[in-house]
Amino acid sequence: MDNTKDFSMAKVYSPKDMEDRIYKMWEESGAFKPKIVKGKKPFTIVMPPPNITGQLHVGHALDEMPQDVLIRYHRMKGDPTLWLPGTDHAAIATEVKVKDALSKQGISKDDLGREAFIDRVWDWKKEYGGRIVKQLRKLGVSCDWSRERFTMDKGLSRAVRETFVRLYEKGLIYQGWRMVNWCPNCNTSISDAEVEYEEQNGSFWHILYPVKETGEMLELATTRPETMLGDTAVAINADDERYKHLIGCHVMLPLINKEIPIVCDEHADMTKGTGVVKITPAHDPNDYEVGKRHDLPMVRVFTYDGHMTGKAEAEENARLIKEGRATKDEPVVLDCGQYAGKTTMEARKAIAADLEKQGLLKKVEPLTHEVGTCYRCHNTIEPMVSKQWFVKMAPLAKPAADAARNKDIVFVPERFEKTFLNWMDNTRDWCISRQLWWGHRIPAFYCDACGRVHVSREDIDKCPDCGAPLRQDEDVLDTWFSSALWPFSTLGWPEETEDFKYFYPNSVLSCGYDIIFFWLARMVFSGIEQTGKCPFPVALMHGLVRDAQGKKMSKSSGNGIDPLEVIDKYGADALRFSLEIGVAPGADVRMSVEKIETYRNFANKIWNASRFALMNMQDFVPEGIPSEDKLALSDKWILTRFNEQVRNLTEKLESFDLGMGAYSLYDFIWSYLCDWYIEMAKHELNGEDAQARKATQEVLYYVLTGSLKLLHPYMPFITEELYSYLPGHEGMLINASWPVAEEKNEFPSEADKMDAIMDVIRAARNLRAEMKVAAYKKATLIIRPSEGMEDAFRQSEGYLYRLASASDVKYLSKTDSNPEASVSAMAGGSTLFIPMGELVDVEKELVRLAKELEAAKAEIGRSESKLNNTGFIAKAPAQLVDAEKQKIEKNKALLETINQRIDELKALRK
RNA sequence: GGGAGCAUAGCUCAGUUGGGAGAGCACUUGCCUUACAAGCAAGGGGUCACAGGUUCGAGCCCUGUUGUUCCCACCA
Repeated sequence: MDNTKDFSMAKVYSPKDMEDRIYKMWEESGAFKPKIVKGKKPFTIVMPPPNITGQLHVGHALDEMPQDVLIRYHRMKGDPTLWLPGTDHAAIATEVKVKDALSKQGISKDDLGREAFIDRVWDWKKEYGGRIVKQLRKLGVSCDWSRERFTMDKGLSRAVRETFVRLYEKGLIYQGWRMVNWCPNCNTSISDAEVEYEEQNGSFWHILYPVKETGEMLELATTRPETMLGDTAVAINADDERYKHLIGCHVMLPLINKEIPIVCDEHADMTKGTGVVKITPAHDPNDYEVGKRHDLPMVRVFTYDGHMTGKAEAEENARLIKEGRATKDEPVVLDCGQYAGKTTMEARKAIAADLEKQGLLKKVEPLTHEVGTCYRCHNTIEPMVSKQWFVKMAPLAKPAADAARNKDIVFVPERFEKTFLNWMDNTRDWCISRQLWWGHRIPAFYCDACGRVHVSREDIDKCPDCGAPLRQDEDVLDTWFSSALWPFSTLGWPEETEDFKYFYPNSVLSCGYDIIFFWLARMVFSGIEQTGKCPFPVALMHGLVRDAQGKKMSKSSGNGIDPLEVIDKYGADALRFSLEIGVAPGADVRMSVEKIETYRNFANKIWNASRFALMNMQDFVPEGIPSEDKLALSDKWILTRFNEQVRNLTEKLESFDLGMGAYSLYDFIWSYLCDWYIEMAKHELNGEDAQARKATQEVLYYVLTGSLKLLHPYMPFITEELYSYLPGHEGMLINASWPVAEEKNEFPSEADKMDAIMDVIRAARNLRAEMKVAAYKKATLIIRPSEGMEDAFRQSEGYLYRLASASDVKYLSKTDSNPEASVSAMAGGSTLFIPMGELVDVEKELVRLAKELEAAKAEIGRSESKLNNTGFIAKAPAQLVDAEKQKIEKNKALLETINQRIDELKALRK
């Protein structure tokens, strides 16, 4: 029968032709929209929103994978399933991007003014903001695009404002002059979480400050001499014998010859440097604390854009003080005179040079130290005292930490709970104001007439107290303030919408461990505070993508793999599978083209297995698996093993062990289904027995279809495509159901018999290979079946002919032997002889058997020593003890067989 | 300084409550066997970092050591 007639399916799988078409079909068919069933528990994930400035990189792919696998699995299971996508406005990142684009046209932010600039950003967003979501589709993400959200949507902005006002009213948001991390390049404050420390080479400058009262020179060391003009004290430790006599004295600050006190403070560490510390309360976090303890004045010497302050800034500051508009918390601004207008780096050099001229620079030591940098632009952070808005963390962190301790939120893997708690238990107040224009503007309104501040849900322009005009705070909120609300703001909160009531709390939150502090932690405390519920019960963490050398992938180091290129060349399925298979939860993933190639090959394997099945199904109409008596041994075997696979994978998905799930599925499809079952099925499919052929077609159809379904969450495109080729699926999508292990397909004892026969086939192949029998040469197989196996062998002769190159199969009874020139092997209790005529080298065969004999003896020895161990007998589970006893029996029988065989060969030699 | 991870085959990594060490790639040998050479078959290769301990039994649990990576804090 020529099954290939009129059948066309490419010999090689080529994803490029089908992925976009399939994705479009999914989207148009509404496959990704949840089918809401009241009373049925939904499965919900909100997608970590990529920045609108984003370009798809392989990190996104890793981020989406676990989510899509879980979402597709639950959808197939029949849960009302929602995966909600969206994007983040990314305040700093976007503003910087648009600013740069404008500056290429010679336009500055200030030229445009606030409103025009924001319009430009919206224009930019319209043009480029959709790029990332288009690219995400290439990965095959099955999210509900009809519910796509953006952090600056009307609804989400309202949620942000509502949250701000509520927190303010509860006293959990406050405004004040505090030490913050300032990025002079982005010209804004940033939060503690946004500072990255980098090791840099610097210098340790030893400077001499003259003591006014004694005339001696006090030596101190600093890494930032440019801050010295802002010094308002010098600190020593009260217990430091070297300086005890200076308590109560003063030093004259060099260069500006200003008298400042010597104070005693624990911050001065006797073991570090010279034990003397200069105190610059306006520009150093520690000094700020010292300043507060000793009520020292604060002197600011840097502008917000990283230059030394001058006359203009000092005068403006003096005016504010005079008008009573500056508070006590506010630093005084110094006119740095000859240094004014210099950048901090220029000032450092100039100040050092001037000190040296005056003989006050004692020495300069090289030093490497950790310097705080901006996570966006990597410029050095200048600590500055400035007026900002803060979220009071302690009252919010406590319930969030409790949620983790009570397991209201569970981390996968567990260890990240510690990371989370470590942060929650030690967090400092969150600086949420940013000196930017792009973002959610802080809803605080100032009345210059009466001096009051009004925080309001609605925009207001007249002071409710005195009727004078109001001006709104110029700053916007940290972009993470809005993303912290993502699990519920996207569902319509603060409205009690149907979506919010149904899909909140979410089921799982999945993100990289690198944003636990930025995002996950803030969602947890925001969710608890605003909705009274933990936003999700499970936090599934994944790692980072690294290159083949283990380095973090990034554009700047040029080791990045472009997912779009990879998808174009190997297909999204191969990329997806390579990011998931064998990866333990939370572990980093190494990525290489070779790895992707491997899983492209896997896709090709499935493609061809399906092609083979279809070639043999030209005349096939599925009617269900026939009764047991019509099934071949191999059919029963694969059905049984398939059931095991269904149970195994389902369990792995339920426990979020996606990597192991993929691993076992890969093995099942490649080894069990392709290498064994399909090879064996060829016997029935090509045979004369129409009934057997039909039965095998049914089984192959069933198992292949089921395998495609199991694989679908990981490799959605190819499985959808192949599913549609298989008969009976016209107009259907593969996601209609998830396979279940059916008890009627379970044949454990037959499956074991099949395994025993497979052992014999392997043994036959092995003997032939060892004896270097040419592949084309067939040989008689003589089998001495173990107890109860003869029928199984007789039923399976077809497999022996096909898979073990048998020309004939003969049987021996239990007591018979085969003394002719043959090689033998013992497999699964049965013995196999292959007569090889003159080909057999009896001496060589004796050597080989001697080795097997030794192995069997060693096995017996092992088991015996275990059984001789009284502890083992007494304490090990009975079934293990029994198993050892059985092993001894088996190996003793084997030993006997081998000895017998050796004797026969020796007799033959004579 | 505090915390966490990792150390298993040449390479990259799995190893699910402790009960005979696995995969992919690479390597060796033989095969274009009518689905697939992006393939098939057979094979070689590991003192599970080291030292103790618990246990009848440890890659797995405990303690310590070494190496390595990361996070947090500090560094005047």
